[in-house]
Amino acid sequence: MPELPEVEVTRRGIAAPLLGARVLAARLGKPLRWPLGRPVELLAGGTVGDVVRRGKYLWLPLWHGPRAAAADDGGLLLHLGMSGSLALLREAPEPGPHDHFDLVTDRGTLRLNDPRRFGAVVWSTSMHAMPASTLLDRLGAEPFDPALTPALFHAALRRRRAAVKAVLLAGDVVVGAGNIYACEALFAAGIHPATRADRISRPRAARLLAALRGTLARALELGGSTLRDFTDAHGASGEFQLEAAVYGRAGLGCRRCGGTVRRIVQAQRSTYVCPSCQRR
DNA sequence: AGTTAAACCTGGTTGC
DNA sequence: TGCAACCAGGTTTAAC
Repeated sequence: MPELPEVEVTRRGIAAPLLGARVLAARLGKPLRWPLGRPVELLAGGTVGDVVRRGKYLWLPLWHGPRAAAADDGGLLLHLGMSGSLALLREAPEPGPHDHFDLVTDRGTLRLNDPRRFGAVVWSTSMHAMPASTLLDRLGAEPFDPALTPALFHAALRRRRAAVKAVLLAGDVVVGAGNIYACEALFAAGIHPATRADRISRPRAARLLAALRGTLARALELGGSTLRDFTDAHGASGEFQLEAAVYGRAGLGCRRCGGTVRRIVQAQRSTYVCPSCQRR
């Protein structure tokens, strides 16, 4: 589920309330993608720092004891996988069958619900140390980073022969777009998803980057997309899916030209495309 | 080296 | 109604 907008919406819902919160206890449910990597009891006594996002990951710093000294300092790298969501609960009910991680603090319980369990909660001593760095180091640029210029974006695309949709999904050129926003950004840019990345001209690359930024920004305004599972930290659903131009609209009319939106499959994933609005 | 399948899970929807 | 097949927001890992 969660692509960059959903993860960022989640971050915005938990960062301020949890800043400086004291961890009272923590518990794990069923196994997630990877083991926590540290006895869960050792999280108690920690103080939560500023939650930051990198790609679709959240980094939740924890420090123990005096700020400068503690050898126990580190944090949690969180990922919501396909079906995860985080809730910050004032009073947490008994965990349900899909509640796989609780961080109980004096400001409420941060609870991860994830039916499919593709999500992750992993301890690391820092974002830049293993195991977090193993996951984060391979990520591409943040989409809103001004350092990601159209020229750099175009140069990166030129190094790739794969379909542009697959390159967006891979996240090693630019992070943040998953299946929904990759489809939507390509539609907004008028580029067919099957176009080889290295065949995209400089002006079209610039257009794609702008479209990606616009799409992600609009989704942020709408609280992300809720297809099934996603809710923000307060339990609210996103609304972007209601104004998606192509995603999930196979067989329906294109909102721009009235033609029929098609579903094709690329890299085992559904791609939605308007063949008349999107050209190779 | 770069691209593409397989794998990890659960549950909802579709079709026979 | 039952059951099999297919589909779903992701991404690491293994295999061409």
